[in-house]
Amino acid sequence: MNSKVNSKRTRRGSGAITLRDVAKLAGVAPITASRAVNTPGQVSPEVLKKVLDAVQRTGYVPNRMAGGLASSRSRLIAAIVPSTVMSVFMETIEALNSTLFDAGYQLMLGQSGYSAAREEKLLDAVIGRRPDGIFLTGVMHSGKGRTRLLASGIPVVETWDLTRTPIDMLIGFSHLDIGHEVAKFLLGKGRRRLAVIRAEDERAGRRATAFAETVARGGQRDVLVVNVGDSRSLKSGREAMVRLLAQAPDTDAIFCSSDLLALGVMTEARARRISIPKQIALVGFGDVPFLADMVPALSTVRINGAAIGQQAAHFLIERAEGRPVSPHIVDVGFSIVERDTT
Amino acid sequence: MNSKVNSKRTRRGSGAITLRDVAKLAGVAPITASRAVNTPGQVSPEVLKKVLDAVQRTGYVPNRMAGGLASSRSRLIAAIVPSTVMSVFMETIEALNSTLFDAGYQLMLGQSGYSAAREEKLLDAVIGRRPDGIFLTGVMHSGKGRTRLLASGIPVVETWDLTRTPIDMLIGFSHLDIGHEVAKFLLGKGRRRLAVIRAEDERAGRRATAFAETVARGGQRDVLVVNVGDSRSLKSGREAMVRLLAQAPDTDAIFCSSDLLALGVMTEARARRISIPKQIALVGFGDVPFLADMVPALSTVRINGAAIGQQAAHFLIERAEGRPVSPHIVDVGFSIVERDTT
DNA sequence: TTGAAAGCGCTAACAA
DNA sequence: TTGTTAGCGCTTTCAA
Repeated sequence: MNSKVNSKRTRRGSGAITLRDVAKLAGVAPITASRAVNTPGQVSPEVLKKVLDAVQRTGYVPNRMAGGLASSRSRLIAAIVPSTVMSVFMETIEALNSTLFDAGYQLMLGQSGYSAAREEKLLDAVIGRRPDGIFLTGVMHSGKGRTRLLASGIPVVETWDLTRTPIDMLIGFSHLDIGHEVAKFLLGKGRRRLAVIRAEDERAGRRATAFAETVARGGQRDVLVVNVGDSRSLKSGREAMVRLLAQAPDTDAIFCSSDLLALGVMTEARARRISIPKQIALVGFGDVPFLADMVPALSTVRINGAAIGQQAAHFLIERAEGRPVSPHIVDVGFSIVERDTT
Repeated sequence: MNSKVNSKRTRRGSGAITLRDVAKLAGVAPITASRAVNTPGQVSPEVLKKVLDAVQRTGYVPNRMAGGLASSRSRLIAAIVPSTVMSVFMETIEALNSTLFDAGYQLMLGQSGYSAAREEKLLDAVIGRRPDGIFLTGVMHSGKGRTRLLASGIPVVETWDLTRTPIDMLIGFSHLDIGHEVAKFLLGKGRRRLAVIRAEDERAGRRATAFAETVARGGQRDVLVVNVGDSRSLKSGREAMVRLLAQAPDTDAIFCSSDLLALGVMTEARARRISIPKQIALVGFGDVPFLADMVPALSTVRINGAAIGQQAAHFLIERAEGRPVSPHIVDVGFSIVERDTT
């Protein structure tokens, strides 16, 4: 009677079918079963059949956590967005997710909620999962965040903006150029008393600044800038329009930092019987799909969000498979879509 | 010279800081460092300080894949949605995600893309990650899917619908009741020639059927049902309205299967100078936030999507921590929000 | 309160 | 082509 035998430590796992079970049933070594499942070309047809049979019979689903730990490749990509509801970024996320999925990757989604503290917590949580790549909406401004990301060694792609100092890869467009171009566009239409309605968003701020800069060289007066909190609310747009008209009733063109804000402006204008575009021309931002079919249809700045997502997925996959990516900065540009409101 | 020494197999991990490194630096055993990080109460103040110091100095971020493998708890929750762009489910997902995050869980997001084949692949991919819970939008009808989910042993919550045979937990509301109630509501307003515009969606179909049933007992004629493909497109609504008016120009009330479709109806009505609600009353579904502030404001069926997400998170967390959940079926109900279009 | 041993389920490295 | 061995980084179990 050996007490050691009786005191054997036992530990039950999840109780699920493992590769060992499959291998035993197929009469091969675990590693052979692994190869049959993952790289069928490396295994003889008979063995392949035996293993696949065993997989079928047992209902085996590989444990990717274990696989990831062993291979240091989680096949997980993390994406961080400010919000998911009525967000312009969702087209990008959808394209990203579906391209990744087809390549065998899963997406982890984190919401930073426009809060720096939360973003930092989120970053640690994300890095702890050891994803093979991290997708960021916008560029990471926080020094702490940059350091942490750099230290993690995980491939990162920043998006929806341009910077000279990306952490790693970058896919975006110039918000300054947008401001300039929209201003030129409206000046070209003969508008001289221009205004901006913008959300509390650093990128929207840059578009507004550039807009004002160009107008200063061709307008009749300075650009009136009205600030609002939430870019995803029609109501904010209505309220901003009320304030704007109180301050500058002769305004003849407005550039909004989102399509939804522009829709609010249209709503308020209609209530006051102000004609758009006759009295006031209106340009939005984002090209929310459904607004193209409204009457009047909104003129807006179109960003190819899906292209950003797809490109980001490709970059991240390349890097995850150990291939370098070059060039690693892509400017996808933008276009001004002219419809009825200008 | 022992050749065994020279032929030692080496395998490099990710190269990141591990708990061992931290423990060594702090002069304690790895398990002690683990306790200091995860259950600080179990460790003496001095040891705690030494370990936390080492964590700071090294920038250690725990590897949750390894932890998950060892403890059979991934602290990962998977959510499956049909789509993320302009989807009514995103409020639910946002609430789910943020409640989960505060409890230390991460969300994996999968898009089924309204395709059964993709959903099945997705299910396997998801189960392979060994999440501590799975969130489903809608109930799982596919027998294969149900079997796989059941076999996995992972807690599941189905949402946005009711059924007598849930896989596990369920948080939803009755689409039949909605159809009945909206019909009653419109009949109560004196409308007698009613119509439905509905997307190709099984749940929308059930609402339409119930609607027609109730109208059959109080209307002047059968409900005209117009089918459209995409519930997230204003354009579909406009086109449906055109067809509807061609077939039944005397229609005096329309129930749409989404707010966006209703917006399309409003757009087309305006173009034709049909007065809403004077000539035609209009009810949407979903209560997309911004439509409350349009003019005229859309009457609609409101679902508390955020409540569903939060409740689902709580259920899933309870089960992940090994506590039973009871009752495990919750009907969150709905409300008809009357605004200008009725 | 602390630690040693064992092992979660898989794959990299090497050998046959 | 197949198998052996070791170990990914952590936590459970047991013992002190």
